[in-house]
Amino acid sequence: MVEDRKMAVLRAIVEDYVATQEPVGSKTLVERHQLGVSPATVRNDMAALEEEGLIAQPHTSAGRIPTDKGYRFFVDRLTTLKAMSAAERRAISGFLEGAHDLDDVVQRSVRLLAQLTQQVAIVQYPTLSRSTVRHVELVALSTTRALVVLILSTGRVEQRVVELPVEMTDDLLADLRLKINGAAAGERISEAATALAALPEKAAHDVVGTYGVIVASLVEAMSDHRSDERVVVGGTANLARFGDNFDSAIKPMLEALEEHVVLLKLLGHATSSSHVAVRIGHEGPIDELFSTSVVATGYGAAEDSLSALGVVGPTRMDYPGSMAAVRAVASYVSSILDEA
Amino acid sequence: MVEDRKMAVLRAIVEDYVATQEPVGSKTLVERHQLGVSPATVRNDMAALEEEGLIAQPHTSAGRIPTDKGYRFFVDRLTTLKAMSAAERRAISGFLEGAHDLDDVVQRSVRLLAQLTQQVAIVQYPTLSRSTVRHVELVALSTTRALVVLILSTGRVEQRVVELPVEMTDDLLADLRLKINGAAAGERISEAATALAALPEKAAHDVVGTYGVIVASLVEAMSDHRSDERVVVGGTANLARFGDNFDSAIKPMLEALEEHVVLLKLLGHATSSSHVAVRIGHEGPIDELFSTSVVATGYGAAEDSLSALGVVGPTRMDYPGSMAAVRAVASYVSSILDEA
DNA sequence: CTTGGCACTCGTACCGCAGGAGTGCCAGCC
DNA sequence: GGCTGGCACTCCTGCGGTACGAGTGCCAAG
Repeated sequence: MVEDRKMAVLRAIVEDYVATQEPVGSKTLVERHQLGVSPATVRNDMAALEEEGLIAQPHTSAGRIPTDKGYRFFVDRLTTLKAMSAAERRAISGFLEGAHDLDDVVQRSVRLLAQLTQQVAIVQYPTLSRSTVRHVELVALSTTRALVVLILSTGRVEQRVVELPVEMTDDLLADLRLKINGAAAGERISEAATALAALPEKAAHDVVGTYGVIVASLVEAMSDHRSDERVVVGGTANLARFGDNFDSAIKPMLEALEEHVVLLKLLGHATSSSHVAVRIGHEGPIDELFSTSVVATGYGAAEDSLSALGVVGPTRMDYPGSMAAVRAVASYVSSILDEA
Repeated sequence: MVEDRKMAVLRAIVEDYVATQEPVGSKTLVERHQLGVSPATVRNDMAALEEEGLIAQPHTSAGRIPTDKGYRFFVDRLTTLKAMSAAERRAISGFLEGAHDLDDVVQRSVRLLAQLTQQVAIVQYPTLSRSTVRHVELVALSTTRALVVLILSTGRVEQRVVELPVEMTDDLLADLRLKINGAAAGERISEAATALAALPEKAAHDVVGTYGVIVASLVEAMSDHRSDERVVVGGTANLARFGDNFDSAIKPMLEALEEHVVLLKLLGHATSSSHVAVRIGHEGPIDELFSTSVVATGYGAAEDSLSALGVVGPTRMDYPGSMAAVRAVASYVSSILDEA
């Protein structure tokens, strides 16, 4: 009973503070929410909440603001994921359907996420691990340079220019193309890499070097390293919502956005596509971003090919809305990748 | 004589203001620069410069700051392009040499430019116009969908997924691949497009539709539209240098950075690779960016395939340094594209 | 044409003060 | 035991007034 009201008070404080960005006092609280009790009672509850470390006051005679711990409690226990309205769902799927290649899907996702949440959105490129090799194309650029193009089932194309140790004939190239496609086409990436690695061993002495470098570049292209290290960011203009403290909030965020490695760290390891992870303030991996929260989730065609996407915003943000948007976008993107 | 000193004063004001970001007064001016005259004399010169609209004072009892017109004069008449030191040249070429594909070149260029100038860097993708078609690859994704891959001499790869109007056999695809490569391989883009456009006309009735959609997607991929509309931005963290007025300077810039179309407008039409264009404050195409300057230049393998790159910063910026860096990077990138 | 002197302007920092929001606590009431 | 009204207290915020100093413009002399 009493506990219930205390929770209602915490929820009200979080919601009001998120909306107004100002510390909220007992009087305004009872005015704006139907708590059915007097300000004095609310004050007692607030004192208890402060005792528990869920809220704090910036200075003695000010209202309360939620602490990181308070937001955590709010997210874990007081939030039910808002369902998206039918119109929103239609808008999302419509917007993403229009995409015609992988880059396009990723780019649209970021824009969409940024727009829906009015925050900075981050999308990691899908991992290649589950995708299969559609085709490998070799093109001679000169007698000692070749272009290796790897086409994957997801529609992703990786390319490498390879310097050859010895001169090469068109016949050899055609032969190699045949062998490589025979070994790799249709296979999952991991198996294709294994199959390819065996190729040079069977080759004639005079071409083993050529086989070697080309296969090596393919294997390298196949390794996830390139693709899922790539990250796309959108909605940077929403940094304006981070508040007025440029140095303490916006600047470190700008710096983080420059470094893709840092962004990947921020997104964290996606655990599953159904679970939306929330990292609040100091919980995150980067100390400078102590007033920044991350709402992220995994996405991908299958459980074993997860990438991550999410949004980044000030700790004072609309968690339920962001979580719903992140989850919705992730699920739509996943299903689109699944078709492809 | 007197004119010379006035110019020296203007130069000193610009340099000091850029360095300190504070209005500069007559006294500090004679202290920091060897002008050989008294503050009073400098004051007279300043009054004259203000009369001409080259400098202004933010309020009555403050030092002077350059106006846009003053910067313009400084750039046009008082600046000689700093040559880069040998070490800098080595660093630049070394950093860019390491790139192994077009995306990589572009990305390294932005980073480099941002680092050299400590500002926000923008690089437009090279136009395709001069490059030739290396190879076209068609891959069946299903009987009614095909992946069209266009490989250009620059190493750039464009891809499209095409929905086919009727089912297609592997034979037809092979035939089509042959015909297309016969018509387009080795040709410049513009000629390849023309040659390809003629193909469907010669096709048998039952496959004319298939020919049509595939050729259309190729022609579309060949048109510059896609590639040189792409823009890459780097060094966003340097927005911090824009000053403290978030709303009037940083926010509009963040918004501009979101929209690639706006960025292209900012870069402007590159005129030639040797000329570095400077747009100061209100001279630019976007009113909101009235306190922002752009230093840009064209680059590319040849005069007829120009794209643009440059940096964006507050009007109060180091023009000589930025201009030198922009020119140097442009020339190195051009030569690298030339080799490829 | 330059220079030193001088009066003047005006933005900034500092101070003190009143106002007000919000709290904590206590005594009374249901 | 929990809720409520009352009340004293704290302390942030805004405002006006003031002193200071940087910087200027002007003038008369060199």
